[in-house]
Amino acid sequence: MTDLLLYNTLSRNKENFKPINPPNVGLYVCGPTVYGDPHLGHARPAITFDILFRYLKYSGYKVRYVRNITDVGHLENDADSGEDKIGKKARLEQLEPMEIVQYYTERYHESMRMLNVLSPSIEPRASGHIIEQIKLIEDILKNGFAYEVNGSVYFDVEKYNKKHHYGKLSGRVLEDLLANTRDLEGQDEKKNSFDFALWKKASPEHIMHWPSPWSEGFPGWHLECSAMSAKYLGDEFDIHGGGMDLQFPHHECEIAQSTAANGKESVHFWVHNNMITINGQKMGKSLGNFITLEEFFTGNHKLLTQAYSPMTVRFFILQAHYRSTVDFSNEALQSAEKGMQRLLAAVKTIEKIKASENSSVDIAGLEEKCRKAMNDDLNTPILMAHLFEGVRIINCISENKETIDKENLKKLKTLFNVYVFEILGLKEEKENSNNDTLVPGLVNMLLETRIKLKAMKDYQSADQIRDELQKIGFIIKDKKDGFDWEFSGK
RNA sequence: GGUCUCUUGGCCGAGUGGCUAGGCAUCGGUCUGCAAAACCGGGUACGGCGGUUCGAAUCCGCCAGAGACCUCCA
Repeated sequence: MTDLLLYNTLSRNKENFKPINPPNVGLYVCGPTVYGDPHLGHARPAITFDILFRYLKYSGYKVRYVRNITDVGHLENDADSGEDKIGKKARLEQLEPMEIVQYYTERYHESMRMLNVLSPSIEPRASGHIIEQIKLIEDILKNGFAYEVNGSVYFDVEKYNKKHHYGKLSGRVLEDLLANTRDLEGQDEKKNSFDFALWKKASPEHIMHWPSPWSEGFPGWHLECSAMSAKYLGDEFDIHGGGMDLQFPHHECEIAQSTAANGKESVHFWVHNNMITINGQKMGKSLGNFITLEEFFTGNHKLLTQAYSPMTVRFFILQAHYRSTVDFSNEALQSAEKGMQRLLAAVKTIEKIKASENSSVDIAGLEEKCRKAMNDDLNTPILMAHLFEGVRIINCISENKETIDKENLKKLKTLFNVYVFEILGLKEEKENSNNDTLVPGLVNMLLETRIKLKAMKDYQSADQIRDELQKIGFIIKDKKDGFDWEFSGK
């Protein structure tokens, strides 16, 4: 359907993407742990895989996109004394854990909606799949790759590694892991420090727990993704995505779990997005240097000199390739904002273009370039460079420096609709409220009057009209044969 | 300490063994009553030192700097 090349972390190479059962594609992405407000870091994978989702659909695939909500807290560290993340937050705020989950899930959804991130096909919750996770543990136990100690179940990494390759995704070597593991409390239950929990017996103060064959407890950190991806996409599926920081140990453990349970690997393509940095350092919860999405949208943060709209944030993220880090700065955001406005202004200009008999521009060639950019591992920065070439073409035609015929004009319109809106997922943000006809009517009337004043050389009055309109946020552009205007929204 | 990655012009950010990435900013020009917008054009690069090559920012080595993972993290 396409010649899409996708970088596979497993092979560290771009590979030709071929689904297992075309035209169907199974895509699983690690979603958020809902215990805090979504920040810029959450926007990166959401947007990255939104682009993949959109592009696959545009390419004719039938995609089932599963993105989980982690609402069963994970341990805070690799120790028995570790506390459930969500449980901790709940106690601090004197709320039921599920109240926290509900609240932050909604916050996440709201931010994603504003960023124009499409909803996944299925958004399963870990807490709703305890039975599936227990079943998976039983399978792993049955195959001999796990052991039970005092009501907890651990994955036997050493034994697994004898038959399979633990570390194949992240490039780890088991001996190195052993040599470099820190001494942490409560490791004594495990045979080896690198073994990981599949089921943990809950301590009395642990709020979130479920019954199981081994103890009243909760599932291990990596289990939910293995269980839920298998449930909705099958034991073997096409693409698993997530942030680069999840490569190890999370995704490595997922591979081990699925392989241990089914005897075969489940994921064909592992796709990882890079991090967003701030002053060259990873923006992250644990570093306390994150900026929430709401703070971006309102400008209410000490590092922000202004508010940035959701589409500006989206455009900013897409200006970098998903496998590169992207460094946050006000300057970068502002240039993204201006660039995007220019792009969207050109889209509007297309509607005003009139076709000629002949065409001096090559739209088919431009379309080809755009397609190639996306096929080359979703290279959105290159795609955007080509779209700006299109912007130049549109503006030239508009100024009669180039001409376009009817057929090419149609192609041009389709090109921009497809790539700007359908694939990049940008959208017009201007709020026209319910004054869709009233305001333009009034503005047009004022500007018609201004033309007459200009013709009478009453420039003082003409300028007054323009100045007043500009004051309330209109951008006035005089043309040879009239005028043009838009509302800046500020 | 182990594993790995990165270092591009004022800022952001692509890319390739020889051919303009692009955006923002800046400068010059066209247009305009003046602006704005738009368009055209110009300047500014490939961390340092060696090596391979007819030719390297692109391949190799060394050095310097930055970062990621090894612990929950997108």
